[in-house]
Amino acid sequence: MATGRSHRPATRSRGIPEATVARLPLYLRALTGLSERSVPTVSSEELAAAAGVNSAKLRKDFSYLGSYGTRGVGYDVEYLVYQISRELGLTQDWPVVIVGIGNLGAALANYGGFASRGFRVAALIDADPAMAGKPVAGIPVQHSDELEKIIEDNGVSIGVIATPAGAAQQVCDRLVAAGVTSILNFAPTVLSVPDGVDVRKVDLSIELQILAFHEQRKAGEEAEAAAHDGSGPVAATRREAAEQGPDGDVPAVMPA
Amino acid sequence: MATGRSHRPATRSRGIPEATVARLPLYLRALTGLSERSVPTVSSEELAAAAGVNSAKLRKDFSYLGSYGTRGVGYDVEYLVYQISRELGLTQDWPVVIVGIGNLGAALANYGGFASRGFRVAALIDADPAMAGKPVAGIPVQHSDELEKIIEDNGVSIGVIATPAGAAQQVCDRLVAAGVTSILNFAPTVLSVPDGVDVRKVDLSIELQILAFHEQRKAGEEAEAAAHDGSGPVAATRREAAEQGPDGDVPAVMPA
DNA sequence: CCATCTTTGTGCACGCGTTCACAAAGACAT
DNA sequence: ATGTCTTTGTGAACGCGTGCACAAAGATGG
Repeated sequence: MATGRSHRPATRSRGIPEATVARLPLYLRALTGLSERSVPTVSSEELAAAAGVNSAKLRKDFSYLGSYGTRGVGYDVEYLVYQISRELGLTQDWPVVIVGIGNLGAALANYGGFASRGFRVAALIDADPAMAGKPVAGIPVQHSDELEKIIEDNGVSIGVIATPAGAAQQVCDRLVAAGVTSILNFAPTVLSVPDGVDVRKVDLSIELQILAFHEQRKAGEEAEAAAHDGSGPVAATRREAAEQGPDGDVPAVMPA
Repeated sequence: MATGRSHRPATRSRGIPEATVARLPLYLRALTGLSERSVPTVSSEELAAAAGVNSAKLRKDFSYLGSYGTRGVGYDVEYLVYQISRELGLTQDWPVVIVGIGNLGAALANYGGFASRGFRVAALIDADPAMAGKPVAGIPVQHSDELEKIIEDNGVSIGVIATPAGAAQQVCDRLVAAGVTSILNFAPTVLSVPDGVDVRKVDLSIELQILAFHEQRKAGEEAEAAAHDGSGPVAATRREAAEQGPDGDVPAVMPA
């Protein structure tokens, strides 16, 4: 019944803050790197640097999982890898379906990062009959008609939507009806899902727009600075975004 | 000098909270949809529903941009589209380069959401000489050797990294040295960039791991409930993730 | 012109997340 | 065994973001 509740499942899960959960994969990746180089222990300072976060934050994050460090020494890499993996549920196997095998869907199917961490692509599904049977990343694409059967047969609880925006909600509804309770959505749409279903979205266009905002801001400040400096610090042809006074309330002429 | 400072440029930009900036693209998308259906005005309530957020939050967000609504009526759709576009810097043209034309890079090149919002793919760059000249999404791939020249000639300030993890930092360094000040990183690595450069990262594997965490939590709760209920509410074969007591401090046997 | 009704804009309180700073804990050398 | 040194784990303060609830503003009808 809840409409468009994107990530952040509101309730703090088992005492572990959502923000911490979001960082655990980051730590895990850094730790895996250390593990491969056979580093036995790390300090919070070192690991924090490798993961790109504050060391105090990292220690507090780990404190939610338990006391897994040794004072004066640091954390045992292998042990921590195991603990975080277990906490994230990566010690079990998660079958995943990808719906919508266009460019993006194919890229996802080929993405190595899945298999390496407990995720297994159980099926690729597309609405185009011409795609059916065609192998992508070594897996034959199946037609949408089979969606429900595939989900149930494989016990799939995580679905990835990589369809065009128009089809996303419909696909989402079918996935949920068939038993999927976690969805990763790449389509640029707000999905409505019932309570108890988690949705996370990845929107390339939105990320770029956020960057553009900051980029514009930088260009504006720089233009201001250059106004009484003379030498522009950055390359040749960059537009200056001149209009718009320093304060927000421009008398902008742009009627209805 | 700053290491791995991912998004959140710390300083609140021009008084607009970062959280608000991140939602503006969402509003813009919803508004664009309304605009195409020639809807003249929307209330905060309606628009909030379409964007999947709280209406109070939406109103507060808009209040940072100025007073663009009319009490008793709502917001003028076209006017708001313009204001948000301007605020995000989408009224100007942003040339973008994509580095690393594998599956993902190709998918990005083909992604329609870019062109529609002021972004223009200025060049596709790959390190593989065999790719050079090969057209992807109608644009010929260029070799990495040309990177600096391309950036400077086109005044590119936004770069997208879709290379393997191993190459990402090196590519990043070259982009920054050539004048790029905003980077969208798809490689699963923490990038180090100097101050003044913004990095946003998109990590498919991390999103899935976060979902897995919540999925595991749900399975655990459900198992607990089913323990004295008898009828599992969800489909047939789902693993139960039984071990692990209700409290965090498991005496787990997994030594160093 | 006045009353009513709708919807915005925002003051305020609350909760989450971050960061600082330090005491407690353990390793290690002597 | 004792002291020193390193590093963890956490109490406490702070700041940001969210959501409630309401007053102000304007439209609309009589």
